[in-house]
Amino acid sequence: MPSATVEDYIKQIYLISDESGIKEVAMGRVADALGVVPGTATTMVKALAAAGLANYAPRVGVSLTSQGHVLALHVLRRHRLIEEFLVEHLGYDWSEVHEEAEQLEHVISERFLERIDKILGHPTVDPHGDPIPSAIGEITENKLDSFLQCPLNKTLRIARIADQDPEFLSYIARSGLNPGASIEITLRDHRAESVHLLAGGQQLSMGWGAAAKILVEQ
Amino acid sequence: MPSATVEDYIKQIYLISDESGIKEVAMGRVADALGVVPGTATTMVKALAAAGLANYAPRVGVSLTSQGHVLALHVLRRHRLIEEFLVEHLGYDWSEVHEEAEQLEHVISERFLERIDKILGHPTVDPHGDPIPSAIGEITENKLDSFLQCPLNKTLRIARIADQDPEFLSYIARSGLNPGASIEITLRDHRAESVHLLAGGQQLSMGWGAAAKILVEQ
DNA sequence: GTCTTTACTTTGATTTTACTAAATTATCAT
DNA sequence: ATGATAATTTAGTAAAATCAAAGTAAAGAC
Repeated sequence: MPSATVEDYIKQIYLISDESGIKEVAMGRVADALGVVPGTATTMVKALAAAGLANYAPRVGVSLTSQGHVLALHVLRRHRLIEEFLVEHLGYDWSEVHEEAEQLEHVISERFLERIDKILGHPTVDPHGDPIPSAIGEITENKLDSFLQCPLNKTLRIARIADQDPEFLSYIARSGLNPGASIEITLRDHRAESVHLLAGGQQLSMGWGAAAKILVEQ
Repeated sequence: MPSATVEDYIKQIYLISDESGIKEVAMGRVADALGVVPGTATTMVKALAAAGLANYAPRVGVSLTSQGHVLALHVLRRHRLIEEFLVEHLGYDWSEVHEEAEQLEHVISERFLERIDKILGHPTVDPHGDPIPSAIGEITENKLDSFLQCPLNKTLRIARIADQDPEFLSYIARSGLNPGASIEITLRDHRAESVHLLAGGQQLSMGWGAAAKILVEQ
């Protein structure tokens, strides 16, 4: 059975690849994501390759094998179902569940997982709006526009916050931009690289970095 | 922060000492309880002593320092609250919660712990009838009679099953001897070392080893 | 009281995951 | 192309937790 560390590497490689759309993930990004020095990432990724979970090409990067891909989706399923459970049944705020899930995802049994899945009614997205892979390892990522692409002056629903940083999430939560909230983009200023919007009667603005992480629908 | 392994050693030393009433726990028992070879136990216990969690006397045994004692009760609190939660909120059977709690006890946050404690209404015993230490590290062990000491021909309530072995627990559960069940001891046969009893209209008998692990009250 | 058995400790090696620091390769600007 | 910069790999080391196997001490048998 893969260690918690191995699961973390695989999950992180999957997420980086998925987010960036790049198949071969550079070592530096892996090291950053896991908070280790680059040498450690190289060593571990070689071990992942030896275990059949990843393909490693020196000085190019790492990609997941189909086996690694399956594992990544299993870990993600555990992580996201746990997050949903913490919010729905333990009264956690959606912006504070990540750390707890990060730990729990490596120790819960299949029984625990299937039980909370059932109790939650087989949800398809977690509290951040991230899709939950199915038990058989399928994931449906809806193509969503971010604040940077969506139409102006139209009421939209926040569908997903594509970031796990607690600081950022708590800012988002304080601003009332929870998944599900209704908003309207009033202005995009290309020179200032800022987006202005209306949320819950409040006027807000944010830079492009932040705006790109908030995805909307409808 | 102590590793999961350290927590397991400390917990096990506490439990053995508590159960046997012996202060100095022999290395062999520690090794057995943790499923490691004796040499490993010696090494680890020395490390515990170096960390201020235990007192170690070569060829005599190990005992907990007050610091170790505090840690043991914290771990036990986590373990038992989790067990209670699994039964009350995730529909686990009381006989199958131990393994899951064994893993979860090392990763849940203080927030998680206090949240389930509150949801459960601050329970004082877990599904096996084992007492749950309080948040400040107090534990009240009720002195209970086992099947070997309790009065005969009197209706009694099962208060606690002092064993965590899944095989044994599932036998107990199948026999309807859950904590809370009413029973009556009809005969103790000293030559055969067996106990006969009535539980839910059924006649049962068991050997002294098993009988000693079932504690009753009233 | 010696001898054997049992319990325990020591030693040396291994695995996993990490680090630091030096060496190497690739990239990019000039 | 060349040299500087950035990214990556390699080499050597460490800590935690384990094992196997050899050595030592204590306890009980006769």
